[in-house]
Amino acid sequence: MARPKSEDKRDALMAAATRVIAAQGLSAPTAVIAREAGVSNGSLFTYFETKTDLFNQLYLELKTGMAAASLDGLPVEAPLREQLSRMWLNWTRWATSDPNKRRALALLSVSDDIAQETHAASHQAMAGVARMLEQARARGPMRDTPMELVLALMNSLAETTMDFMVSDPANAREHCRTGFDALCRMLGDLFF
Amino acid sequence: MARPKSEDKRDALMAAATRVIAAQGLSAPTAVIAREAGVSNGSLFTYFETKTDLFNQLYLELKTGMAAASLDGLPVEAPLREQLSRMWLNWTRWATSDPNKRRALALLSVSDDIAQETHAASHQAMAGVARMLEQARARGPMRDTPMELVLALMNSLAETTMDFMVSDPANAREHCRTGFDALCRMLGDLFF
Amino acid sequence: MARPKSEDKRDALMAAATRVIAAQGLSAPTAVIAREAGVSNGSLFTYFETKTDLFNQLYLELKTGMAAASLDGLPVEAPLREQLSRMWLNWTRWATSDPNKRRALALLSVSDDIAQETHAASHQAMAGVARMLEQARARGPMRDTPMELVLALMNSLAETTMDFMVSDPANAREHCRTGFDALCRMLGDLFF
Amino acid sequence: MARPKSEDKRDALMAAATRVIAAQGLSAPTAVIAREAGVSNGSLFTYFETKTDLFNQLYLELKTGMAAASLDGLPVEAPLREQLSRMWLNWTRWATSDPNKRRALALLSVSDDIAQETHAASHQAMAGVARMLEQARARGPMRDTPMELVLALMNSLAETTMDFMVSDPANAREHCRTGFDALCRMLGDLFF
DNA sequence: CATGAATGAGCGTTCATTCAT
DNA sequence: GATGAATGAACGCTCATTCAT
Repeated sequence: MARPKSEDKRDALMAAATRVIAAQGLSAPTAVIAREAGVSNGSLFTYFETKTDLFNQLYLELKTGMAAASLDGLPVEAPLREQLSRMWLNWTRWATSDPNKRRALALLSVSDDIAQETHAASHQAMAGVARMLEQARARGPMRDTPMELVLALMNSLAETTMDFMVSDPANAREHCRTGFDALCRMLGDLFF
Repeated sequence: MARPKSEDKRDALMAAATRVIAAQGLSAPTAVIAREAGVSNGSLFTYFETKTDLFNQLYLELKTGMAAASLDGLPVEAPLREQLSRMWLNWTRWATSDPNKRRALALLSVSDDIAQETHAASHQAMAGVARMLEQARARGPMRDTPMELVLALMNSLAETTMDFMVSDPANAREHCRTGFDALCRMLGDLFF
Repeated sequence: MARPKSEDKRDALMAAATRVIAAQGLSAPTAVIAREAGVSNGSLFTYFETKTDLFNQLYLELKTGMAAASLDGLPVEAPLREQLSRMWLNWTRWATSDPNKRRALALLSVSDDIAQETHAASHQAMAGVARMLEQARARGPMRDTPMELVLALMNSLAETTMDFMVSDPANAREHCRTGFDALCRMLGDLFF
Repeated sequence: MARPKSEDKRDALMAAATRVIAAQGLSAPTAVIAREAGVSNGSLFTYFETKTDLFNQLYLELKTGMAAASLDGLPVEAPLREQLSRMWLNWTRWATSDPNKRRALALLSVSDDIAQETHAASHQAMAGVARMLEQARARGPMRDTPMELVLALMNSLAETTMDFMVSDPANAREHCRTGFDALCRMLGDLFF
């Protein structure tokens, strides 16, 4: 009960939900998600109490995955700017390498039924990213701005950048750079 | 013509939709919107062919209103930076003075059933804003970036700023300024 | 009130109803019938109290028209068989010359909302036809069968014949003759 | 497989549909049919994709049942006329023993939403009847008439006969005989 | 009387969730 | 635990009829 038998099925449901939500939006029937996962519609509810529960878990998992990917292989010894650049690259690569994940995440982000606690937990997941950002702005013009806001602003730049990368893949690399430079200027790039 | 279609009723429906969508999301029943507008559920469909049609018209109206508000009373003779500042102030004031409009607009923006043409028309509505932005980046570091992307990046900063202003009204003024400064730096504020 | 202003409009509504019912069936909206008649939807109800009322009046008018057409130009002095033949010709010609009328009549005939009295009145309208039939069977094998049944049997043969004439116009003439001969044999053609 | 789709429930729905359609016509709500079948309104749609689908299946089942009943216990060795007589008896008995079936079938027959393919399949179902009729007319006056037309004419006589039997049960037997004799004469009874 | 907007009951269908197997 | 049929509330939309203009 506490831990259902098959971790595989749970994962299959998560993956299916990602695909289906990306394709059909949040109003996609649970039955479709279950079918896509190769599981009966009833079984979905042994892994997730409600549709909302599924959404919350998925949101958190996607966000956590995104954060982890962003921090992957960071050159901890290198200068901050280089680390930041690598993070940005990781981040946008995560988005473009599986656009479904990104689209699902975007939809879930604005959904009413992501609980407050889930949002809070997702901030936790971004702690690593936040820490980097912290350093980058430390002596710059945003040094007195609440971290939350800085993070949100960066996030919004990243989102927009990724949107353009996904919808115009031919110039993805350029858009990526444009976004990063914009971020750096926003943070006052003379100072890090 | 007997009992002409009342502009009042249409407006009441639009206003009701704004309120109800802000409160309940896009899945709000048309019947609730109609009731909130003081109109029978059937009547909604004499003013809007379908729920989707209502959404599209509402989206456009909100966006147009937002754009118009942003440009209101712009000091055309003043230096560019001042104009930009005023625009930002207008914009964020629009959002905070009626948070329902902003929330409804945010939800509609990501909805699947806003037609391509509606999105196109909404870009038209933002033309005035775009023109200003055009000048601001003209000699700056984003001079070679596609205008669409610049606009989108600005937009995302604005959205995020407004989110914080709405959810933390005590510091709204400060958040507003923070966002504007971030925008200016992004555009390379040495150049305008 | 008793007699509405414009006989023209009433006729236009009847004609429109015939066309629309033929095309869309009895569930066709009254609004469509009104539009097709070039009349406002509200006006329909000044000419007919309810949709059912319209149906009843239309049914009667079509049936009456059909009966009248069947008897048109009958050679009263000629032998019975010739008269019968002419009637059959008239009848089927009526059906094929305006298939909408026939289809509408067919649909109305089986509709639940044709009142008993309307059916009774329609029998009245067929009195002329019935009289002819009366003579034709007088000395034949159906002489003891209730007239109602004989009439109904003839009617059913006519309906079927007309169906085939309408749907296979190339052989209409032949189908017409086939039907007539079948009728004559049924009545015992040796006897008239 | 958990709780397999129950044939019983499907049958109950069919039977309920027959009753309800006979009583209220084709516009009878699916919810009423479901309730009458002792099933939730949603369940109807696990057995039939749409109301139209239900109609098509019901039409076919009724028609098939009617055809089967008509051919039941035919004295294959007896003279043709006797076989025909038995068929007619079977047929009309089917109609009178369950008038709901007949009325539902009559309504469905003229409904727009019986698919072409369904009509085709129903002809298949009548193949046995058609074969008998084939022989009966083989050397008679209708020998050159398209079989389809002959079948339709016979059918129309049968329908009319059954109408009278149902609405005037006291004389049902006599009406039945009247109809049969009429059929025989139409086919040229001297020849079989 | 003509018009067409207003009304609201009603319908087919969907879908999250439950439960019998 | 897995399955998928069962449930029934809910929703978008239609349309006969009414009524303000």
